[in-house]
Amino acid sequence: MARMISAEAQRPSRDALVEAAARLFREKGYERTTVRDLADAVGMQSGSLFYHFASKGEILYEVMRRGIDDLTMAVRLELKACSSPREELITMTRTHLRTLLSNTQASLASLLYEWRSLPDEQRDQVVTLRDQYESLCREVISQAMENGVVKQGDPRLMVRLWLGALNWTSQWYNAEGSLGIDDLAEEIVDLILVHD
Amino acid sequence: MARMISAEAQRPSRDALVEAAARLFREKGYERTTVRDLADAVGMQSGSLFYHFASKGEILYEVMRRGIDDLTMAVRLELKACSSPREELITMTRTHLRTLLSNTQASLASLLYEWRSLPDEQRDQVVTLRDQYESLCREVISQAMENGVVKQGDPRLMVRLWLGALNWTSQWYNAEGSLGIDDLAEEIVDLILVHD
DNA sequence: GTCTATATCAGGATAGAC
DNA sequence: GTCTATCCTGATATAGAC
Repeated sequence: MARMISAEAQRPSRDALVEAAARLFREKGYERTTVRDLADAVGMQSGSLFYHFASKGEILYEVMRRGIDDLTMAVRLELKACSSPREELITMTRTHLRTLLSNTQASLASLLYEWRSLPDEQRDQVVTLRDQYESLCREVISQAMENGVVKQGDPRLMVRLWLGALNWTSQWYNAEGSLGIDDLAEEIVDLILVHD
Repeated sequence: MARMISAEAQRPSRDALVEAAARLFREKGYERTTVRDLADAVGMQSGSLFYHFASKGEILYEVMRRGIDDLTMAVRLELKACSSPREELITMTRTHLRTLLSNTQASLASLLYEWRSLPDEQRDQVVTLRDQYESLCREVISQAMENGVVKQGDPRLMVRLWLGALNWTSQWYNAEGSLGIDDLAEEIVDLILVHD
């Protein structure tokens, strides 16, 4: 039981597949990634995928479900160690950016751009998870507003603007550049959230 | 020459095709829209498309090129009538949101999510146009910073956060809701840009 | 649980008549 | 400039052996 990164059951091939899929979906997009690409990435033949997943669409669903799940848990965990509203804002922002921009956790990117490819039922489930995450973040922002750390306004709108600003970083952030993710998080909080 | 909405040459079938494509690409995504879908939407047979465009990819390129072009021109035009930095910020935001969220101008949505489907060369061209648009907006924000209307900070970062916040509205804005686009624009500017 | 082989089909694109 | 007919490739998914 020790040394599990994620809270998933241990099914190595399946897990490797989901991770490879997350990366490939981010690089090429879901539709342009073939089941052969996925199989190649884990050293399998394409037919063998379908022992683990009933369809390609199910792989996408699993990628998204894990992505949002891991993010939510990571943020919840990190928030526990915070002792001020501003620290909460920075921590939350940093965790979101790290998860979104890290190469090992590419799942979130699919979430942003590929949701139209999900069947209705699974899309609804993902939307529910996404809404729960948004609520968690909104709570933190609401608290910070009550403490005068964030400018007064509609927290429902504020959290969406903040999320949009963060998610858009996937379009322009350059890991080779001089700006580190943690510094970026702090700058973002100071620029658009904190009220001085 | 009178009554041209856009500055394009008049090729009715071609134009109708681009407009239908913009809408379908937004609804279903580029890869999931077939050339038969496109043909149906304008009452043609699929073979006839290829008289107007060499490939499906060229239609996507044209959708994007027009989208960013029209947006840039619209913003430039509207800015001329402004008489204060804050008014410029609101006008720019309003024009961006209107263009992004209007049903008749669906082109921008493709720009956000489908750029991976473009061939390299055309992607470069679109990126250039997008950078020009970003520069235009950055100028306005820089000016507003110099005037103390926007909080001091890196305008390059600020414009990207602002763009992200705006573009993300396409994921949640509901035209049937009580919040109009113009009111939304004003709220956004006051929440994340204006420094009071 | 993975392999090989293959069924099946959808979608982009072309040819040639009108 | 549009239609009909069709080619052809590539992709998902299945069957059955090992």
